[in-house]
Amino acid sequence: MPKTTFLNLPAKKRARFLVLAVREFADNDYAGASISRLVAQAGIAKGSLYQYFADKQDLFLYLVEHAQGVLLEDVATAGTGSIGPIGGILDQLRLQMSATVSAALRHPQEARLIQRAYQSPASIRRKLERHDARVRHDHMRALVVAAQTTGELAPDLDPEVTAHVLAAIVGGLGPLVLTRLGLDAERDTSVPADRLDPAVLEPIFDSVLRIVREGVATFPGRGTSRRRASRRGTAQRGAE
Amino acid sequence: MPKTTFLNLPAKKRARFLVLAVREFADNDYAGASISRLVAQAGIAKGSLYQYFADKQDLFLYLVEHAQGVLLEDVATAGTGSIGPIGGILDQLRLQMSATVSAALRHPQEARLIQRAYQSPASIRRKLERHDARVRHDHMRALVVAAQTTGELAPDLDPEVTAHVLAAIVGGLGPLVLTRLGLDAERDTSVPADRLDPAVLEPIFDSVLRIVREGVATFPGRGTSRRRASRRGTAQRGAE
Amino acid sequence: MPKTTFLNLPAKKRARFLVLAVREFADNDYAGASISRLVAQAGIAKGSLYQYFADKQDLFLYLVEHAQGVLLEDVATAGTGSIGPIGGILDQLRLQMSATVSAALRHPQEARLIQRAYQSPASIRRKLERHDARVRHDHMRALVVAAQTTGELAPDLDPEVTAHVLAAIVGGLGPLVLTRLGLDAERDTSVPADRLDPAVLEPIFDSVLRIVREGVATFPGRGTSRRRASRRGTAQRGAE
Amino acid sequence: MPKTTFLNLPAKKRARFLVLAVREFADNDYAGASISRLVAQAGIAKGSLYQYFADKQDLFLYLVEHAQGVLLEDVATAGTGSIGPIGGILDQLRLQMSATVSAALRHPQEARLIQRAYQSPASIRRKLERHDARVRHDHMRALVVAAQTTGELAPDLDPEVTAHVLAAIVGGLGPLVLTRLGLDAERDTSVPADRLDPAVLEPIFDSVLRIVREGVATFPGRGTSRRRASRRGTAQRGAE
DNA sequence: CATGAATGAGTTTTCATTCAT
DNA sequence: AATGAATGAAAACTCATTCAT
Repeated sequence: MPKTTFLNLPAKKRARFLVLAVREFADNDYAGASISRLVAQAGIAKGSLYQYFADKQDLFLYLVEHAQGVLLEDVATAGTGSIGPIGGILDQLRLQMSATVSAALRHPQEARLIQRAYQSPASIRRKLERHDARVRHDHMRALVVAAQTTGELAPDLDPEVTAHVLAAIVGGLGPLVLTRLGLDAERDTSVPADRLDPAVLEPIFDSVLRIVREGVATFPGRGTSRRRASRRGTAQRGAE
Repeated sequence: MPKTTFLNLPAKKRARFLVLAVREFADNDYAGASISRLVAQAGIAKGSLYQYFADKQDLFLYLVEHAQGVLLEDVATAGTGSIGPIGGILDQLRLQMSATVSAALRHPQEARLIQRAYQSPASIRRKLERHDARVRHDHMRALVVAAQTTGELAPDLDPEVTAHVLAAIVGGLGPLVLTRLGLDAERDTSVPADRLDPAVLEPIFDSVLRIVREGVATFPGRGTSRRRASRRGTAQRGAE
Repeated sequence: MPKTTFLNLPAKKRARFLVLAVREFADNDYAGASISRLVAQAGIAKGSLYQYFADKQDLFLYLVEHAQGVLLEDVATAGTGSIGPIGGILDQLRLQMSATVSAALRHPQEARLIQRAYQSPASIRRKLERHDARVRHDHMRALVVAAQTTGELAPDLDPEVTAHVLAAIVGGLGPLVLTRLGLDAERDTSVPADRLDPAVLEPIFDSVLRIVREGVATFPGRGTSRRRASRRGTAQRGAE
Repeated sequence: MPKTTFLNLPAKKRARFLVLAVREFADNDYAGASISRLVAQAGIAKGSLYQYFADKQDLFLYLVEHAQGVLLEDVATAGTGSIGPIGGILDQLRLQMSATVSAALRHPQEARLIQRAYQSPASIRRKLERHDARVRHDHMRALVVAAQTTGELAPDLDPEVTAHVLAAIVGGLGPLVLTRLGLDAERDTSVPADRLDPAVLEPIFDSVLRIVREGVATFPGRGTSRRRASRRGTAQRGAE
């Protein structure tokens, strides 16, 4: 939705502006982000910004889309070559986890900006067509259903709930890894790709996938019969 | 952190103010929330507010604490009587899920306000002493470790990762249930306790717990040996 | 429509502000009048103005009403004592002329402000309830009808048209007198009452009234019969 | 005062621009009229406009002149053929009334634009060389004097005052007719020539001229002696 | 202790105008 | 001659906060 004026801008100038704009809107909530401050930092005239974008909201919506693009691109390159053909749902999950973490570490500003989008005023949120939590959930749900068809996933699982659980697990992974790496989520600086040490990340992904696959319960206690019996009993109103 | 002036206020007046203040800060982001609008709605003098609270930030921090209190109280009463003594970790999880959902449905404003707290400017977030995501995580971690000690949870699980996974699952439950109930997350109106139909909620909780306990993989495929073998193999660049 | 804040202002401050505000809106058209300039001149904070009035339009509408009040008051005092009881329509006209001229000379700013009101954006004009050209016209029409009833005015006159003619004559008198006095309509300074020299004004009024009463046609040519015959003939496409 | 660039424009383009420019400046006061809006609507480059005109003021002054030209042209054609050679002053008045009304109905935008010219900031008004109220007055005055010479008008009339009265009557005729026709002065659409129904207009003009000629006073009361005697008496402080 | 007017820096946005292409 | 991006001053208006009453 930016005007053509913006799109015709020299790539360098446009890129520079985008970095600063993303920062402004990642560091402040929507109302708190200041056009005045932004243009001052970017060294462009206030009037110019309004020749690039219709208004503050237009700018914000574009920045969100832009950030999504940046992250997606990162996912695309990150995924390339890592796994052979298509892989099952667990491979997909690992891929997503990897992408999520990569995004959180390498593009923290963009990631935070997108977070903001979810909390922005309802009037704005409504215009974010690709309400991407929803999209992500639906995608995950499709994966689950497919995996149930191939027999990879237990057929008795509620697809909706399962998709939710998996999405929640993957989605929250960024902060976890940051903590593990001893980093502050606030840091503006992108973690360079080579610091995304597989030796650190892979075990985390393994652990998560292990839980996803087999659950948390102690192994021997998982006899078929006991499992069935205990299903609701264990957790429900102490009835047992 | 409110001044004593506020605490000495007639309970009625104080309560009324809190409702409106929570609404203002739940409906708008921190910068967008307006003291002027709030006092106008609440019908109190602007000067009075500044005799109750030091400044906008002080008010906000207090509202967050207040909202947490409201939700906790709800959890307390919700938990009462449902489960006997303490219960295992799965019982605890069910309890937390129940509480989370209850909070999201019965106190949507407060829930949204707390969400905002996480997205507020860094300067403010730093002052939220009980950075409650952290708290929740630590609490969950303690639960996990304890459960491993009692043998309820598999001992080979990484407590940190497990705690994260569980916290993420529980935390994201609110929206899921809202969707299931066909409700809009924006709705101001608290869903009355009696609409929290157990017949709807319990199956959801069951589904989640089933996954948590046993994982998502199809049962027969879970032979011990295969599981071990496939652990990293399946999802990891096939290299091994 | 000003807020009570404005009405509670010390009379002195309020009066001073009104003078400057009237000037700003008399010297500039609505869009050109500047709130910033006004508050700077008046030495009040910009925020204060917005505690007096809701917005620019609110201020303007109030100023128009205020100006009308000033002029009306002037009319009231000007009329006092000049004519005995009520008088016929011609007395009324003389009174109105006197009032109009007095207003134009003694309160030029207010008069110009009101002129502006007629030319302001339609959205604003619609809110000027007492669209006073209309009011004046209706008043005049009533006068005419009454005078026809008493036999003072010729019964064959179209009241509508007559009212229009009389209103136009009276309304345009201000500039005429200004010119006669050798004054510039732009002058901000109010002409003091004692410069409204009756020796200058009365002959003008007399002349006008003479025309109103008897018309412009040369006397001897006004034989009853000729008059009737010539009525349309003279002025209409030479048909005769 | 437009630059030659403008005059060299293809007639079609120029005409189209003028229509839109007149509309912009007729619908908004001078300060409120927007060059940006105008060029956007007209589909010309902003830079181009500044190659046609020196600045906003230059454009405005030209538009006023242009509008006057349009109206005059209309008068010229309207007058054609209606009256034989020259006619007396009353014929002239009728002609002027007809022209005025025609202008108001057929070129409302241009008429409104000219109205604005009178209310524009002093700095601009000063540059409107043909301050046409003045012009009209002087023209009318010449007419009056001439008519007095030919004996058509009473010789004792003050030419200045008479000219004023006549100009005021003619000038205000537009709105009167609009009202009579049940039209809104705001309407952009020009009333087509054939809706200027003579059957409606002529009686109005007749009524006006009747007043102008013979005055408003009831006939029998107009004996020569009484008239002289009452001249000042009637209208002046009831002294008689 | 309550009040609410005063404040001026702050906001987003539009403006007329310039000038390099 | 035409273009339209760049400009920054200026616009109307809101803000959190203070303070005299």
